[in-house]
Amino acid sequence: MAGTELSVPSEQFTKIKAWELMPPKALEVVQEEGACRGREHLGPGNVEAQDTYGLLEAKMLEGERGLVLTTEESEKHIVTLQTVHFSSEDVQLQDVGWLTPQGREGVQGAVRQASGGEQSLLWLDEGSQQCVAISIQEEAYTLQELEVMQLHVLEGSVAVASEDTKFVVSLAESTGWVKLEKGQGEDQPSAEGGFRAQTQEQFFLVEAKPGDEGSDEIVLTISNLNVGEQEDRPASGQGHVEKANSTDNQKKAKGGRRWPVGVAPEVRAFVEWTAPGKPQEAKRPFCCDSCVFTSSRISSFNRHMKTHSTEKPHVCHLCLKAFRTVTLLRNHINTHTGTRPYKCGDCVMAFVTSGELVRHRRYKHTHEKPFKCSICKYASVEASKLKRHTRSHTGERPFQCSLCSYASKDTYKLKRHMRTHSGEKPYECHVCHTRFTQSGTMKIHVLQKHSKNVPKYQCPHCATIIARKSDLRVHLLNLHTYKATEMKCRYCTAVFHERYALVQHQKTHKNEKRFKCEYCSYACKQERHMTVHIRTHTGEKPFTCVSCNKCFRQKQLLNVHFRKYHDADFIPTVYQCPKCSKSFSRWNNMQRHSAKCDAGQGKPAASGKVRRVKRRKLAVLKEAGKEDAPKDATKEVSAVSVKQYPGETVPVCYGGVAVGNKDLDEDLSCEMILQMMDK
DNA sequence: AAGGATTCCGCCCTCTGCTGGAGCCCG
DNA sequence: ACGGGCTCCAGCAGAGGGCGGAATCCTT
Repeated sequence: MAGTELSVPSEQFTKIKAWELMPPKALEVVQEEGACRGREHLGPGNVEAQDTYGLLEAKMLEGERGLVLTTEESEKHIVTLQTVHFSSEDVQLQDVGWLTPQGREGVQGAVRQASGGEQSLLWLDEGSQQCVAISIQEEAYTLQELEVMQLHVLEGSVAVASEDTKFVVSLAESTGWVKLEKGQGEDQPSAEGGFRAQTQEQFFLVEAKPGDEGSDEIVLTISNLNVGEQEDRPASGQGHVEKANSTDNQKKAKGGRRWPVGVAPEVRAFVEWTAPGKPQEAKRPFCCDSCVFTSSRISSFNRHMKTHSTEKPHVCHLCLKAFRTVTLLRNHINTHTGTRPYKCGDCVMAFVTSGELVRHRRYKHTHEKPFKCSICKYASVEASKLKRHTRSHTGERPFQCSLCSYASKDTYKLKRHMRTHSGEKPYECHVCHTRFTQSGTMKIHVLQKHSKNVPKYQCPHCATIIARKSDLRVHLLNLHTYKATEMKCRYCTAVFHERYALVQHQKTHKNEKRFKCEYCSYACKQERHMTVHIRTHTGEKPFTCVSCNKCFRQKQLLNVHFRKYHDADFIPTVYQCPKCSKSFSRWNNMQRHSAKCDAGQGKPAASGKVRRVKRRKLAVLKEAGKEDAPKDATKEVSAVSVKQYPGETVPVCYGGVAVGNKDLDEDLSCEMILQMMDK
């Protein structure tokens, strides 16, 4: 691209056909068709130190095409822009201060020696052919090379050019800014001249950009520079390189360069743009020194630079917040007033700007998604979303956690992740005040814990209902997924490949009293019960009290015995009905009583289940010849010790030993009653 | 230069899925 | 009493939608 030709001076020979000169502020060079064809590289070895001008002249003559230079008065001149190299052997170009090679066949030029040994070279041809060479001394270059851009007028004339007037276009040392300067002791320029001579130095910025697409044009703009404070400018010929400040050091670290004090950002931007080694596609002439902004237009660049300015002249009269532009202020005030002039025709939404409305309509109504992923079918309304999506393909994770190895694909996820380090839980349940790290987690919590009509997930293969979809997935995986390996029933020879089928099958064995006594007709469902039962036949009592040597068939009964008779600290727990103060040894019995208890109406009737248990126990007592036992056998027996369970599910205890947490096992309870009555 | 249009960035949100600990149930 | 299996639950991260607002582009 033509615009980038300037940016790679070391390897090319660039010609610009049309140059529209707009002094003193701007010069625009417009390249006509095919202007950037010729290229060649002239390395240091190709340049004879003794005949630098000869080289330039040769290159100049070599150009098949020229440039049309147009002054403000529409005068046109053909110029060339070319890049040549000078080697360090060009000793005559160094240490000569301002050199005016007068007498070299009408060519005037100057070589500048910077304090750091850097050079700027400029040429001004005032003969029939006018040549202006601009040198750019880059630190990135080896000092053995000096880049020179030559602007050469091939045809026409510059009205202001005269023997008495020398215009010097140079780059101040290592800054890249261009100085147009009237020659020593010269007169004021002609009013008709393209260059307006001045007694003071003027600094210009050369801006090159491609022309209209397809026209193969290049536009070169030379603009007045606003180079900060005048006193901060390095004087011409006295350029110096200050010790780099921190910002400069950062740039240096990134391969940048050191800058003299007072060099304006625009200047730096220009020189950075022209630096060799920079990818061509990345070369935009104006690079902000404070951020990553680049622009091909100085107008945009200047406007951008205002964003780094703290100047905000437009103040909101409602909140005193200041803004840089009127538009920003107006939009801001709209947020106060609620003014949203752009209303959606398809819904009630309204927006401050038209762009917001367009975007909204794409999201909600038209579903137009112009940004399409080249890898998958994803498409998005916004480019930034596509960019974010693309990271899911590339795996790029630009946002690295500073405390662990986690890296995120976007800033929000990193921010969210950081809560795992900080412990921050910004979301609080409004009901129970439990806090959560993510809003979604809290939402699920509220839904499952505090909401009615909680959605449940029905397993399609069984009756299981699960609160969360993710858990249903686990359920399906564990119970309804085909397994290659056979799963055998623990009670028979049946085999299954699905765990749910196995479980269901095994349940068919559940009510079978599979354990049958070999001495009597007793049968039971659990092997442990049969073990205990068998001891009634064998007389085996394997559990012996260490204090009194009394033996028991069951460990639990030994424990009850020990607590009751040998544990001085043992205090039976009693539960009282809060309404009538009736005492219960079991929490669940008390609860059951309390639910029906009306303290003013006397003792509630025992439930059917309680009655059945009592009858059974009293029958056992009677059979055992214990008819003098207390009438309230249940209370007497169990009011020894009760484990306290504050939850809803209450274990059933006998003598302080939990024997189950569901229905009474009557086999056990009767035996226990008998055992305890024996004591 | 002004102002509208467009682009870009950042933030917040939802939905989703995976994971592991806790507690319950059951054998 | 114990262990295994299951569900509940919170934590955490991936992906994407939607919008506010600032910056930049472009037209007049």
